[in-house]
Amino acid sequence: MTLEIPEVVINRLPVYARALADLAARGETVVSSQALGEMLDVTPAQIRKDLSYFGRFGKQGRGYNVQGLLAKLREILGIDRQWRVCLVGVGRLGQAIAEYGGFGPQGFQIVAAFDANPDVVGKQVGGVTVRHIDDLDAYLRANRVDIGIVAVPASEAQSVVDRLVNAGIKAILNYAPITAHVPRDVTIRHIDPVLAMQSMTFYIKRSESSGAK
Amino acid sequence: MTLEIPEVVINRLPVYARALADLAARGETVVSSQALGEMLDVTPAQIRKDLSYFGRFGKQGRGYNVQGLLAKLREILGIDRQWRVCLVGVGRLGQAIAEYGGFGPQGFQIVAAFDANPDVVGKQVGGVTVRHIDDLDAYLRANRVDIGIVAVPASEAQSVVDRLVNAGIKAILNYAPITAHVPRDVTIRHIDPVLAMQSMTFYIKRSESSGAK
DNA sequence: GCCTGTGAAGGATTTCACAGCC
DNA sequence: GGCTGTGAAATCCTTCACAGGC
Repeated sequence: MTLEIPEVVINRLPVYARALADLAARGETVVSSQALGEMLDVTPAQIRKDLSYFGRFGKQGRGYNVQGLLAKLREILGIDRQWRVCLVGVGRLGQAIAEYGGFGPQGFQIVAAFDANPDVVGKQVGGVTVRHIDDLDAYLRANRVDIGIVAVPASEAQSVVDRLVNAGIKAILNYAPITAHVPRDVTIRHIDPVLAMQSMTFYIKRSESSGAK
Repeated sequence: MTLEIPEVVINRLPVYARALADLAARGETVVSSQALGEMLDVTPAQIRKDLSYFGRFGKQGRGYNVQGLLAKLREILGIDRQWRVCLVGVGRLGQAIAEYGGFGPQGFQIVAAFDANPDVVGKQVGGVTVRHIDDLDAYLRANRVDIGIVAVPASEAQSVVDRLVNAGIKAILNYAPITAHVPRDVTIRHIDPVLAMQSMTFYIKRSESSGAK
């Protein structure tokens, strides 16, 4: 029905949306694929092609209406609403996530947090009281949660992912350094700064050996 | 000379290396591309093809020697050595990064941290004393730093990136929610949980509208 | 018999290039 | 004249499939 939209395209849309929000904040009202492409190091053709999967949003000779396109993208992505997020793992990393102020303004509300450590359970982090991990399933049965954030040690991560999946959660943001398995109808994204650095070193090494300054 | 290796391939190698380290820790001595692929949700052919860019590491009929392949990958990626990292931005996020214990064991040593806020300058985080951002250039001139981590507010991020680039840094890990520009000989990776979530909502939305249970 | 390494085929994604519209 | 939307071409990446070695 919906002709299949490449995942790479979906992954770029939030980047476009962010740039458009920026332009809007700066008072810009129109932008061309050329100009947007320069902001984002993306070719204009790519932007136009990506958008063409969803409709025709531009005007020839003019470009795109910033507010209009932003609204469209927000709707397409579903970021025009509030999403309920739960956090599993409230160690150092989990606490930083809970207290990171960047999710709320984007519509991602952390509604619950869980941990196994009794020293942490009952504490207040980022506006919620930490519950015991044993209450996870009951909580998810009783409350709508759209996205799970996993911030537990690697050894626990797959089993936490499994519990989230079994409770019907369809989107998981995993900070644990493992490749977690999920069924095909569940979306998972991995945040792993170590992997990111480990791929960069390949290029540093190379630049040192060849054209070192 | 070195025939061009696709960046996607380079990005997968650290994942392979992590899985191999896992296998080694569990005492496994050999692994087939089949078995490794199952661990990582990757096709065996893809693993073999990826590795074939760098050499012939396996034995027909047997598979790969876990320790041997791991050592090779570590050498290829350059993660067999220590890398010197500096952190710019020691707000909440920056502090969490400085105190995150996951970098050191992987060979990424944070050797300096910088911030503009006088309340933070002089404080001790993650084993280093925070310096004033005005000392960044002098520090980079006097000390080898391989990788810069940017954890400043969006509004400051591009200018910090520029300063790192001008000081000759060839790899940047950017946590700020912007698309930063770098010259082609500089590698940059973006860590942005919000973008990750914003692409997942597209799929949640879809799964809700279609086969919702 | 099992599994690698790899050309060749297939598929996916990006870029080109231009008709059409403002 | 400037810029979108889009088929077609080009490029890039993945998968197939099998020869060859263990």
